Amino acid sequence: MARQIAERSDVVPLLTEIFRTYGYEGASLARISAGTGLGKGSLYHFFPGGKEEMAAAVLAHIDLWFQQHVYTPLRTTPDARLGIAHMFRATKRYFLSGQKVCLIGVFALGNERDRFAVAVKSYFVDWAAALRDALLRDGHDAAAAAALSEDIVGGIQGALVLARAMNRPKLFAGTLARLEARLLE
Amino acid sequence: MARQIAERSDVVPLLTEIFRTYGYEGASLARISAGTGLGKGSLYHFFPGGKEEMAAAVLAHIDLWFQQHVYTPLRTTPDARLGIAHMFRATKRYFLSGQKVCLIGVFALGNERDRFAVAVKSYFVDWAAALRDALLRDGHDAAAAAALSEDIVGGIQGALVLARAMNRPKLFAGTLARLEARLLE
DNA sequence: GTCTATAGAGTGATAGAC
DNA sequence: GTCTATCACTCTATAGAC
Repeated sequence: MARQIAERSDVVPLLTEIFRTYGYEGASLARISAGTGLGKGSLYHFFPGGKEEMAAAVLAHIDLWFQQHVYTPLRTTPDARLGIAHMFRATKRYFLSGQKVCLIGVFALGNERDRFAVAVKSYFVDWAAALRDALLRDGHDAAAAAALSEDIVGGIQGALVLARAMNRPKLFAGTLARLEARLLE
Repeated sequence: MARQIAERSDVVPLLTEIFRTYGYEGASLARISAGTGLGKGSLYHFFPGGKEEMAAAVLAHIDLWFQQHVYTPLRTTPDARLGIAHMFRATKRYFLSGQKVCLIGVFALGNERDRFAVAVKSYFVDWAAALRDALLRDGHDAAAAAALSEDIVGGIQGALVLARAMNRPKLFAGTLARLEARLLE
């Protein structure tokens, strides 16, 4: 019964993939145990709150990633257009060009939305707000920037739904390219 | 034990609401029994295949509704623009202006996509194809019609995700209005 | 001895099938 | 209603680091 390397932070990426693959209800502790290689004892040691705390840690991890790789570049890149281009590249990479779903989007459509209401809401609110700010700096007026930011953040989510439903991952990159091109109109 | 009103076709609308509210995994037989007022025996009488057959019946029912109220009008309304306008109205009504999610979209993002692959895929393929045909008749070239139809069908799905995640149902109608306005550009 | 990480048997509740 | 399987979770036991 040797002490293993595991820390909470080592487990979160594994949990992320499990929840993305099976959803919240579908991610049983048996599957989580198999997927992480940890027994229930270890899992409950790291996450005393059980599955709900595991999912909360995953949501926090996702939020951090988007803060660092999307929202902050959108707000701080001097050339707003470069920040937006960076967002599209990071988004395409994160969702593996449409092969991975957005866990927050999945939660938003299910009952998990209520359980994780703050995290689900702030993910989209923060993304749209950061993009709106970049669009304002790029010269759009307030109304256009607000509408365009919602269209783009929503368009990304919709493209993930369609790409997965139709089993056409390339649809995702195509949609993103058109969304980005609309900014040059 | 008197014979009740129920027929299979009476139960399907109730099942639809239950699956839309709780998702596939979250819709337990206990909840289905409570929501339909039918005992487990009756449910298995109507749906020998169990929960999977219930969900399949719901998907078929949704498909029929969209065939009648969306795809056929898109293809057969002489003035293509009127057919498209009819689609936006029907869509807004069906999703109660963003207060209801799209069950097929939920299934597409979850493991239900594989179990109900044909129904999930054809819902979106049929919708996009019918819209593309209407756009062609409205004078768009082939490439533009294909891209625009995907953008609109995906944009609707994304708007449902955002409206629910942000708890801003009105976002749905706003997005639909902008999607429709793009056709006049 | 104390603390942390581990494994897994065992709990009651509830699932879907019939 | 009855069935078995599985659910999230608890708890005991144990290992090694200090």
